[in-house]
Amino acid sequence: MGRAPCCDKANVKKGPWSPEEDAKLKDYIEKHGTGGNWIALPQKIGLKRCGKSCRLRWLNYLRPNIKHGGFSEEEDNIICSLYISIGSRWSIIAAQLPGRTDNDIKNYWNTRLKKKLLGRRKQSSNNRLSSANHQDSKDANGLEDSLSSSALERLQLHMHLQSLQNPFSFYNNPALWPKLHPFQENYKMNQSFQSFNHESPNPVLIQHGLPTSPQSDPLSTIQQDYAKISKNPNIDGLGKTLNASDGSNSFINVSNNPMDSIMVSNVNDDGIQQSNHHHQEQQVSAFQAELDSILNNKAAAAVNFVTQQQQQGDQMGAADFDYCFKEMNVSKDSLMWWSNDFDSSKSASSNSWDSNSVLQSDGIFQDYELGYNL
DNA sequence: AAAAAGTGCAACCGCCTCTTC
DNA sequence: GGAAGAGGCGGTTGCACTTTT
Repeated sequence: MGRAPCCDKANVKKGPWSPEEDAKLKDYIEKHGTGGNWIALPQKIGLKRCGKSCRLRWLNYLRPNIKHGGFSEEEDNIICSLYISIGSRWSIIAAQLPGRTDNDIKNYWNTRLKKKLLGRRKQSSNNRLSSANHQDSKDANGLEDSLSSSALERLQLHMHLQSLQNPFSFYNNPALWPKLHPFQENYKMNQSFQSFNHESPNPVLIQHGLPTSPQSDPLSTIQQDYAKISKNPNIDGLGKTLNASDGSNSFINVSNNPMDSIMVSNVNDDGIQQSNHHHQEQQVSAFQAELDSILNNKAAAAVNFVTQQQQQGDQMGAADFDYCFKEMNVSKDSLMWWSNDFDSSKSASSNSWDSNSVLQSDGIFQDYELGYNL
């Protein structure tokens, strides 16, 4: 048995609202309020509209102090930063911008802001790829096609925003970025890798009183989020702590920071959290698993993968490396375009960096900067 | 000048959560 | 505890308008 419709679809008018309808609705609500029942409201005032439609019309256009268009740069920045941190939760973003509606912000993001921020990056990226050999280009484009656009956008924007907010962060230092070949990495990089686990919290989130880390979320919220992720493959896992799907007490922190290592933790019977530290190879493979979970929306697969790595101990052999890519469902070659970009600005096995290397490095990171110069 | 393509945005749809009984 | 209804939300659609060819 299906749910009963909220209104009689056959006798309900659809499409644009006429000025008369607007006036009726506005007058009534200003005099009497909504009465706490949107479904009954159109009947009361003689409107042949669905109650939900009345609610939407009031909230988005008729209520006082609504602003339309003319987004300021500050608003752009807030929207951008919140989108990166919490994704497409338009109602939460709208709550931080007085006079703006979620629908307005959603439309603004989809039609303008997204293009404004990512448009030039994509073009530049395409130019670079076209100069590479044919096979590499094919692989790279294939990878981009396969990525969730939302997750990719957030990843790209996040990296760029981090670089602007913290010029000394990991993000401004390509030399510290993990390569995708774990065995080629200098073990010393571990220290640097660890350092960005403690990035300063997003100031926009602090300013707007929003959680700055997954740990600040109530457990119930986290579990609800994971339930959503489990049920809906289209929801990505950024900024979440995910429970293992095997019913054990293990959970995995999928950080807001896309470069954070994955921390596999376990809550013992006394409720004490125990976290396991992994050496560099594991962190890099964990990063790959996280990237997979972000880009391909396979959070549960990532949990299983990392848990498996944990169970297998610290041995990270070539078989595991291959397995990693197998789990990621992408070829090693298809990821090379990314690591090549890292390499182009990085001296071999160097663990130090200077501003010149950041400013002069070409490749993917510079593209983010180009894209962000509005 | 006209057709095609692109863009912006209001509104709808369907799913999920919350509340009430 | 669970069923039903209402509210809330994000994704998507359809159409008017603008720009390009």
